[in-house]
Amino acid sequence: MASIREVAQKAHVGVGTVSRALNGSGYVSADAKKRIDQAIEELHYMPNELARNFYRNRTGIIGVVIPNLDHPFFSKFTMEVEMELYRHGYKTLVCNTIGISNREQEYLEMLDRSMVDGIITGSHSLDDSSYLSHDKPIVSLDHDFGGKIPLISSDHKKGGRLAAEVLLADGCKHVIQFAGSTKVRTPANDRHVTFTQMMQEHGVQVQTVESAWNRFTFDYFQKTMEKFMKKYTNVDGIFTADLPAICCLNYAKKYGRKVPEDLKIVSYDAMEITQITDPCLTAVRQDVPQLAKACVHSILALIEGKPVKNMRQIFDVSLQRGGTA
Amino acid sequence: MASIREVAQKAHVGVGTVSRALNGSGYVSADAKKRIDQAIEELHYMPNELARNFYRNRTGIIGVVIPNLDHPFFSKFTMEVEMELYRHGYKTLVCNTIGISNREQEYLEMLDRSMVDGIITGSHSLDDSSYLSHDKPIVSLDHDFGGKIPLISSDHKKGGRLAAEVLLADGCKHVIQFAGSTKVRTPANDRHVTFTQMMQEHGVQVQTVESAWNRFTFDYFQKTMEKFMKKYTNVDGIFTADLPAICCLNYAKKYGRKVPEDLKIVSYDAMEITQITDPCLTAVRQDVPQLAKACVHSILALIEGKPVKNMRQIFDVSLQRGGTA
DNA sequence: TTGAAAGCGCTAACAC
DNA sequence: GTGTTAGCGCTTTCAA
Repeated sequence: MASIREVAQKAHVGVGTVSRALNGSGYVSADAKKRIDQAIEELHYMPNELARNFYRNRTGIIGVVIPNLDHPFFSKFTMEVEMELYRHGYKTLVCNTIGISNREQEYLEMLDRSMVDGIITGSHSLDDSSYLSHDKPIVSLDHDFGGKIPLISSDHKKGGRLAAEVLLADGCKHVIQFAGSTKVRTPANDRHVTFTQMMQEHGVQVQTVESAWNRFTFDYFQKTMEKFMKKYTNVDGIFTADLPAICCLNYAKKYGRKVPEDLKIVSYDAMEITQITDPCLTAVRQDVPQLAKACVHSILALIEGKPVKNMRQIFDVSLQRGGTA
Repeated sequence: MASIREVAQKAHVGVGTVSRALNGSGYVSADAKKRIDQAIEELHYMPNELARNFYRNRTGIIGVVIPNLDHPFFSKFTMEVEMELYRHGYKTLVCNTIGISNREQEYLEMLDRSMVDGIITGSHSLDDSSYLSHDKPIVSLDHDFGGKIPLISSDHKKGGRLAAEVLLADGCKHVIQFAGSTKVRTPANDRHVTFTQMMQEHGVQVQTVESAWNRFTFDYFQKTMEKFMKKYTNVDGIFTADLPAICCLNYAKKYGRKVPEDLKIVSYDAMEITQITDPCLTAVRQDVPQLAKACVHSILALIEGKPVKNMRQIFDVSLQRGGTA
């Protein structure tokens, strides 16, 4: 690929003039411009972005760090992020951590290496300190770094409340909720806290089952669900994420438990996949496009040195009425 | 962030020595090494990858161009590609084209701008010439560029045959297949060609419905399916991709058509999502991890200037027995 | 309005 | 073994 110098030579001007013509910065006479354009044409010249980035010390690339792309929530989130970043002239580098903190660490270090201009992270298997020691732009989905890093999250407290209200209204007496790890107090876990509180306030028995979900396969979910469903046979209500919820529904069908008559299910996220079961799932919906847009706008604000208007953006959730509760 | 020069000064050595220590290239005395390590430690030095890449004229980034990340096949494919690239020290830049050829073109140009070292493309809305005029590494999923660009594909002919065999064995007399655009003769479309041939050979009526699917929402699929199902009421067999197949199944349930008694359905791809319907879908499975690995290995071979052992890698497909046919 | 030149941080060639 | 230096291709002073 030809360089700017070759273009300059061919057009009989200096490299500075070519650069100015290319970037529309500074004066270039119409005559020079014409010769330059022609030279570019003839040489099929294309500016080397690497050199440009090097000079500017930026790449126009944002890292999106998520646990697992092969999951309806994160693939949708990543898609929406990519679309919005693209609109603003940025590119998306995608990083599956599948729960491996090494991977998370390595992607984080790309910030220091100037490989990415910023990171949007929805994966949190590292200590907070690993993030807080960075001064480069980071935005967090669903993990609270104490106001030092912009937080974008759904109103998970309300999410837990909505789920609880549905199951309470249905008269459940013994409910079980399947959660990821709740060791870390993170906004996404608030739903389980609120859910538990509300259930207990109404004298309903709540069982919370935690599992570390890093790779999500139906097979694994199915087995896990079966195990607990067989253990707690008197359960009449379930609250969990979309995918395990679907497994519960399948389990119920397989073993002849009527949904919603004998068993009510409320799921969380309400991705498209909840529309294809029979009956459709009753679910608490997160507004993924909104979350994605907020992440993008916050990271761009940080990059451009603008103040982030709101360091804690919490988005509303809503109830999707299906046939399982 | 400190530069290599500052490290050199602090360690009382030249920048060359630091560089050699950093890269393990050339000789560095134990003494110098120690002082350098200490200086790096104190300065929190981290090599600027941008400068390094600039010098080497590479980024270690591969562009993955797909129609839509929010689709089970492509999100799984992209995930598998990312994992394999990561294993080989490469990063993944993801690009949703959602059928917009401008986007495809722009990502393609990143090759010329040296922003990516290579491109794996599963999206083909541009003319072949746009691809063939490039000399940089490109690998294609499911589009045949005539042997000039490595092709990775499933054995879609066999896929079409497997689907046909199932519906024939079930005694279907009037089948319909929903396809994307079949204007372009591309391996993925072979399944519909083979399917049609086999059906006709056995005197079965085949209807082929084409639609341009760029963004995939169940809502859209559902409406499209309903339209055609109502138009062709005597259809007793359906062959289409996973998502529209699920919509057909839902439609059938909604309108009381018994599956598989009155209506048989065979879907294509056999992603996890086909496991959660009731009954599970009978489907032709593509081996996505294999496809992804092959794409990665081919692109890396191209980048490293090694010969690509096989310019047309076709992977076997298999039948997943479900309850819909 | 323009060309020459400095320099972004790094690597590698080449003297010492 | 090690320091010096010349670029990599581009942008941006700065003097003309």
